[in-house]
Parts: sequence; structure tokens; C-alpha cells
Amino acid sequence: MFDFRLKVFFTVAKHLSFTKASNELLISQPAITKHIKEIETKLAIRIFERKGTRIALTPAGKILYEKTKKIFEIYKELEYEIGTLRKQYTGNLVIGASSTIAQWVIPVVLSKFKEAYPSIKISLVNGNSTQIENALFEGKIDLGIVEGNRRRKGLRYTFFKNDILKPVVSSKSKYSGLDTISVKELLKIPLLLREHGSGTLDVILKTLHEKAKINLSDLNVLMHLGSTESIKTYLHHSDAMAIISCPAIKKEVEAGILKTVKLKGIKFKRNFRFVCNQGGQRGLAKKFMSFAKRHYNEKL
Amino acid sequence: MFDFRLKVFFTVAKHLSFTKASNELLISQPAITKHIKEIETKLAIRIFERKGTRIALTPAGKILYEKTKKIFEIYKELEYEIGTLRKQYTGNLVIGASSTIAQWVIPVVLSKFKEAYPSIKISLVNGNSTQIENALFEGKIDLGIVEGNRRRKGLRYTFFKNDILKPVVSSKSKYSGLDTISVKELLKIPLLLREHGSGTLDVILKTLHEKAKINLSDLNVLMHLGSTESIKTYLHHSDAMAIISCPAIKKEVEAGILKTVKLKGIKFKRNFRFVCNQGGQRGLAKKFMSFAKRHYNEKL
DNA sequence: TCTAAATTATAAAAAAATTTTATTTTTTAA
DNA sequence: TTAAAAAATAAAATTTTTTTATAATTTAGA
Repeated sequence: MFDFRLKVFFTVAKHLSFTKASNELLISQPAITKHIKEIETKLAIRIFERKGTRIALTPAGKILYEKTKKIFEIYKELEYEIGTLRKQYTGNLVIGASSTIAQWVIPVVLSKFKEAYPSIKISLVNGNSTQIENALFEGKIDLGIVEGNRRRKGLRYTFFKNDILKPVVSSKSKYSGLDTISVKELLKIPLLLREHGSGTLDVILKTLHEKAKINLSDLNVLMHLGSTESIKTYLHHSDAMAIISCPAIKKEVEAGILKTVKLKGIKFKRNFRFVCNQGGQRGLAKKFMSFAKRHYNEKL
Repeated sequence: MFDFRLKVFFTVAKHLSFTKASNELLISQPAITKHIKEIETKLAIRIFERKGTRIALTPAGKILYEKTKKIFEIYKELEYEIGTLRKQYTGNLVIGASSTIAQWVIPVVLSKFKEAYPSIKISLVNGNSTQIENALFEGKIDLGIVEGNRRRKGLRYTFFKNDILKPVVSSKSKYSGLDTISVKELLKIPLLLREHGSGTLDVILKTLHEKAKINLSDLNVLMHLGSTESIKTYLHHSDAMAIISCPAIKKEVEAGILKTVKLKGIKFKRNFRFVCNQGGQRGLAKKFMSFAKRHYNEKL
């Protein structure tokens, strides 16, 4: 489905509310207002009547609503028919991914991909960046997905998605009431970090250094642990804070087990990137790359 | 019609050429390439087969082509049905515009507007910026359209469109072979300019001063004339150059009577703006404004 | 077979459109 | 009458699209 603006209209019409539509579509209410205005300008007619805090479809809006439904039907047909073509693709694809990605990011994509291309056989192997790069050279995998910005000669890197790391605490901890903390406050809170040499620790230290001139020695480090799972388990039983990749804490945050805390003025960001042999960015690997990228950028 | 990307696909499919589509749609060929790629990513399937310098629709492309046709049908229905609703609007609208706008820009919009809203009665009055602003205060007009950036208290200005002025010569003149001239060369060529105090002359002098530190006295001014028509007529019979608003020379350039010349490093730009009383940016005036703006920004 | 012309692809920079954040206005309901 | 709820507005930030310039590939003609 291509036309996001039409989707916005449809969602607003369904709820008869800009605010509800903004929640459903995960964009802000002013953005909704603008889209609707844009449609009204394009059609040179009002599609919603604003009466007080309520809105209602105008006659023109009703016409648009009917047409929109028809158009969405056609998009559905398109998806279905293209889907049957995709099912004809076959082959083998071996993907290597570093830990955060392999554990929390790629499985989601993999299940969707398998749905779209049921005849393609996929396997996923796990390793750190160096191991993945070696496996590519040795032809053991077709495609790697790694964290950070390192690059090695002879390989081709392609941006996949941004990853955000957020400070989290257990919702049982004494810090769970915090919403936003300053850098100064952060220095006092006991921190759980990954081991030296891990990509995650690197990003955290680099960001803190660049944005706030803070070094590892300034922090109140409770302990270095060898995996994100260890940190999460420890967090659960302590009054400590950790800084963890969003996808790795999504479930726990939604369930109310962990709580994210904002750190004023600082965002921890890193890249996830695809990596493949210089010639190899075609065929199934390429298909998977664009599929995965799309999965994370999809609005409709 | 909303979805430009679909329009791009359709145009490419029609011509089976990215380049021809880019000419028809008035965007660059790389932009076409990107749109098609975007669709291919979204559908996770190729829609054009690239064989050498030719392209052909893939099976998926053929499906998309059929669906696109259906979707465009629905948009056509929508336009038609909304059109019948618009025909119900009635009222009176008096517009004041300064000369370039009144003569070459607004008539085009007016005819389209009348088509969309046949029951609205429109009149157009002519005047310079000050006269138009006065007429607004006195309630003699509902909406003004003026050149330049001046603003007067109590009035509300809204951007309408950019206007580009270009150096032109008669295609019979000895300068007609020129494609691009430097600022230095400009100084030698006899120029026809508008009279002192005209907005057009102001823009030209201001631009030359800002971009090339050239003053009026540096130019080889043949004469100051009181209207663009006078300048065009004079040009026709002389080896002079003038700098005139694009819409005012469109016909003559297309007919090959006048020829535009590029001035290296310099573009003459100004704004056309709507102006209305502070309360009055609603109703028909507002409708006309958005209609006119859309007329000039429309891609589909 | 080589060259020139035609066509699509790519990359970086510029321009335009969209989105967010913060705030204001308007209306409703307590 | 006031507080809450919802949409509008404006400025800033972000993202997307477009252009410009160039490269790479293929075809047709010499």
C-alpha cells in the first residue's frame, strides 16, 4: 500500500478523531491535522466538519471514504497477487548476526520473511563482528548483520537500522519513580555494564564522552557482566541501572517489569548494518536486506 | 489523485523508459530510478526487468500496472463526484492584483477556478501594491496578490509562488546566439528597464547589487519604460536585452520570438504573495488562495 | 571491433515535505 | 466557572525527495 495520506484519512474517518488516529498511526496529532488539511487543499473542499471538539465527515468526506475503501481493496488484491509470485522464489540463505541482533531483532523479520518467501530455506548463525566477517570470507554465510561502524576491506556494508539504547531500571527498584535524570544524577546511580570490548559498552562510553565529557572512571560501576540477559536478571533483583538496546527490553518494558529512564540531553545511538562480500550483494541476500529494511521503515 | 509514486510507475510503464517518463513528469531521471526502486523494495519484488538499455515489465509489474489503472479510475470518479459538490458553492469574490500577476499569472488560475466553482462570481481589479492594500482596508476587494516583500500593519500576507525573472533578447537580435553571459558581458549590453519605483526594477537592482556588487550606474541602460508590454515591443525592434518575469514572456519564448539568456551565477527571484485583512483569510478568499497555490504546485 | 549515443545507476548536495515539540485556541462537561 | 479534551498553529528538527554530476552499461553505426 503506497499512500500514507490516504491511510491517515481512513484512520481519522474510522475513529472520527485526530487524536485517536495519531495514536493508532504512531505519529503526532499535528501531523494528522496537516495531512487532512493537505487533502482538503488538494480536493479544494472540506472533508471533515469541525464542530467544537468533535469532527464529522462532510458529504465530500463521505465520498472520499467510499473511494478510499475501494482503493484499499485493490491494494489488498495487489499484495495477494504479488505474494503468489513471491512464493515461487527458492534457494538457501545463511545469515550471521551479532548477539543483540540475532536475539531480539532478526527473529521478528525472519518470521515475516518466511511468510513472504516460504520456499526459501534460511539459517541463522550467531557470532561477534569478527567471526561474522571471517565467515563471510570463508563463504560460510551469505549475509552478516553487525553492530557499530567498523569496516573491513573487501566487504560491503549497508545501513540496516538505527538502534537506540536506553537507561533502564527494575520497576521494583528505588529509582523506578524517576522519569528524567541529569548527567550529574547518573554519576551517582550504580550501573551494570557489559564487559570491556563489547560493542554495547563502546557506544555507551563514546556517547558519554562526546556529549558530557564523562569517562568510565567517573561512573559508579556496580559490575561488568558478559551478556544482556545477565544484566537484565541482575537488574531485576537490585537497585541498579543499565543502558540496554531497546529491542532487548521491549517485552519487559511493555510488561511493566523494567522501566526506561530519560537521560537529559543524551541519546545512545548506534547502527545495525548488513555486511556481505563485495560481489555478493545480489540474489537472496539482497532480497533479504531490502525486506528487513522495509520491515522497519514500514508505515502502512 | 494522491499517489505520485504510482503516477511515476504508470508513466514509466506506459513509455517503457525512465528517461521519457522523467520528461513527461518534469522530474529528473535519477528521481524516477529512485521511485521505481522504492516500489520494488516495498513490494519486495522487481517490477521492471532491465535488459541492456531497455526495460520491460516483469509479471509483478504487469499486475501492478493493472491495479494502478483501476486505482486511477477510482481517483477519476472521486474527482468527478467532488466536482459536483463544489459546483454548489456560490458567492462573490473581488480580487486585486498588481500588474505582472494580473496580466500573466492570475488569468490562468481564474479560468480553472471558474471551472471548479462555476457559481462563484469573480472580478479582478488592477493596481500597484499600495492601491491594493488601500482597497483591502476600504473593503473594496476581498483578496490582493502582490509582488515583493513589503508588508503593512493590519494585513496578513501569505506566500503564493516564486517568480523568476530572466534576461531576454529578441531572437532577431545580434545577441540571440548567446546562451550564457557573464556579469562582465552584461555591463556592455544595452538594457531596457522598467521605471524607477517599479517592483521589477527593484528586484533586478537588488539582486545585481547583492550578487555582483553592480549598481544602476554600472549598467548600459538604453531606456526606462513604463510597462512590460512596452519593453517587449521595443525589444522586438532592437538589439537590446531586458530582464522580465517568466510568465510575461512564456508565450513569446515558446513561439521563438524571444530568447532567454542565462546570466552566470545570478538568478533573479521574487515572491508573489496573497494579502488580505487580518480577519478575512476565510471563506471564498481562503478557498481561492489554496486553489491558486495548488494550481502551481500540482504534480498530479 | 571500436566509438558514439542512449539509457539506467549511483552518490553527494540541495531542496522540499513531513514530523515533532511546544503552545494556543476552542469547546465541552463537570 | 473552571478544568479537561481536542484541534490548530508555529518553529525547529528530521526525513524524504529531487537535482546535479558522473559512471557504467549496452546498442547501433562506422
